[in-house]
Amino acid sequence: MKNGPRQPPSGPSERRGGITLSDVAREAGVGESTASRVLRRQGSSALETRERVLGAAERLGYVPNRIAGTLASTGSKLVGIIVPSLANIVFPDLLRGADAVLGEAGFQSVVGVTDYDLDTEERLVESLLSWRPAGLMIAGLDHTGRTRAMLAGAGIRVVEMLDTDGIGIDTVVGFSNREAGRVSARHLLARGYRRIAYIGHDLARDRRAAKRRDGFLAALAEGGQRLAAEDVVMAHSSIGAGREALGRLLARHADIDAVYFSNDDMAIGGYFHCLSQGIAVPERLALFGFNGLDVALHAPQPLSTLLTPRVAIGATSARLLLADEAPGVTTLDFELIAGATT
Amino acid sequence: MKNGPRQPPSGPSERRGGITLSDVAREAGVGESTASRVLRRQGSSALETRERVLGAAERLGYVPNRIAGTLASTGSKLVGIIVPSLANIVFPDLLRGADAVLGEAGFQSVVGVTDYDLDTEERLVESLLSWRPAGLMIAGLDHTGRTRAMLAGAGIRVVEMLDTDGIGIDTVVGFSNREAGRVSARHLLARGYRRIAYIGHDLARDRRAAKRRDGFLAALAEGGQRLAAEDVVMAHSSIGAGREALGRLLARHADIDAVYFSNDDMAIGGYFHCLSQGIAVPERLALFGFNGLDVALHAPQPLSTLLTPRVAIGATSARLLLADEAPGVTTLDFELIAGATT
DNA sequence: ATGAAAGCGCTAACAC
DNA sequence: GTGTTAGCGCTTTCAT
Repeated sequence: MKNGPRQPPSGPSERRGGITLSDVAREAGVGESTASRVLRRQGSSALETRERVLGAAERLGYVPNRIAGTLASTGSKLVGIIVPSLANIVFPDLLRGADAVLGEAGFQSVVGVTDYDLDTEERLVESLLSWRPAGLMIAGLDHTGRTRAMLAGAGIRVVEMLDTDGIGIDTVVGFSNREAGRVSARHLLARGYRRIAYIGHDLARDRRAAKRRDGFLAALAEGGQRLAAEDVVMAHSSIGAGREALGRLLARHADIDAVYFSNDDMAIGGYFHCLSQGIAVPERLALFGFNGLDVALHAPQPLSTLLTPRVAIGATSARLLLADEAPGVTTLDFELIAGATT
Repeated sequence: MKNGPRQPPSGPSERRGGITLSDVAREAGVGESTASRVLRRQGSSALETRERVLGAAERLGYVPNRIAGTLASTGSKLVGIIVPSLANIVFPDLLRGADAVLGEAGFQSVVGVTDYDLDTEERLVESLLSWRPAGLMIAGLDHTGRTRAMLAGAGIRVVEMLDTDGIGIDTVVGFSNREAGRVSARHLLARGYRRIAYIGHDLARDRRAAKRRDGFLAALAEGGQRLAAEDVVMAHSSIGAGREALGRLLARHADIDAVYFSNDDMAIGGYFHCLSQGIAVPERLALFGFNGLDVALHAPQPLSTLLTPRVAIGATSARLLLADEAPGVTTLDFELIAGATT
């Protein structure tokens, strides 16, 4: 049996979109607006009317049409969420935090994935805006001019997440990636490491990773040091990429004593390389990551890293979006995890 | 500066929802329907008219209102996707595969997370259906009766993913979890393991994990064996849970020689336990997982596991949903990865 | 090739 | 407490 709206209209229950509010109203013997009020438990209604309407809706299998409801009323119960990727658990974490809060308030998340491309982001923003969402949540502060203009002119709340290094459009929730880089460098310097290398990924696209690297270099410089070596892969971050990169880097620079990775995926890859090559961590080589992923925190030697409050950032962003308060920056900071790899 | 729809209506560009199609039409000096056709590049229009309309839209910063468009036309460009969790990368992978295909076709994903709860799932289905999506993708075959009824009666395409052990509502894309369990058991038996244990998570909620366990037990029985020990945590799967569970299990059953885990998260946790306790893998203890996560494939000793085509399942599901073909089951099978832990 | 007009299903005044 | 009546912004016949 084939589903889909292909069969010709027949009974009142088999028309285009199924049962409508007026079907319910008729069945209950009341007016449309009364039925509407009852179904939305808004305003007052006689107990008996209420039961008649609810019964009719139940009997008919009525499913409200929010498209029509949204068009007729003011705001929709849709919130757009735009993330660069779903391949790194960091962003699902963000969604998870946001969706929990949104769902609680009866909102639905419409998700868009940019693949770290600002033009794709622009297209997505345009597309999401056309659904007239109640608000838009988006990762990062870096957008095209047109994206920024659309966001600013949409007349809805916009929350930019995960970054506070730059100026936001409306509401910003996150932390400073530059500062994250700085803190990481200071940690390494304080532990006495001096031959420090950086292993990263696709910095042109991942602007936040680039900002961390900037901060890291700046703090090294403040400490009178500079990078002893560097390997940046032109691909998304991944365990495999980190593992290979460290192998390459060590082959050329056997003398480094610590590596700062662009994130935990890369760092765990590096850690796996050390394990399989019998490289003593941290005695022979120290490793430092970013994000505080589960896999990093529970490794045989917990990775030294910065734990980012991703779920909380998603949840807080959603909360602020719904609260409709004045624009501003909310900082939810990372936490230094002094693991066993430094 | 505060955004949001709080300012009183002023000029035509500052009304409720911003610029409308009739604003564009007026600006271009054409009728609404003409403007509509041009903007949707549908039907024919004079080159000059076309340019006038496009120019006007551009100038006014027109963003179409898809809510209105959807209501007026037949089908929406929204597709609902329901997954049990976002904490396990498996489901973001599914979304990723689906969203890529959907986005390509101009559709948007509306995501719902059930947290492995069938009542939450029911509520989500109802809620998503109210947006009159073009179709619904949902993980698993196990739903409440009411969910099933709503799905069957919605008049839209429904794709159930990741499981083929049971009967579907419309279209099914996935593999047999029972068979996955079987294959895993046979692998372990073939390698000569005889004191085999199981470590799992929250089976009451994760029905697919339960099916794998069933299949595993069945194949053990076929081989004349049975479980030597078992530890099931009442929580979501995680690396930490797997690590602790193996510690506990080994404390009580020092003699087991292999462990089948409910998934790779749990298995990697077990592997980490072995690494930190100096337990020789696989000589002293063999480990077998499920999913073929990145972290498992790239571990110092690649985990023996079953690689599931999650992204492909998402993509194929989306494709079938849009193709609107006859209902049926599409099997995209797992692949046995004979890693270094067995 | 283009415009006028009738809805899509619902909500929101506004009367009763 | 309840019904009537306008729309919401767009697509879609149907004329022209």
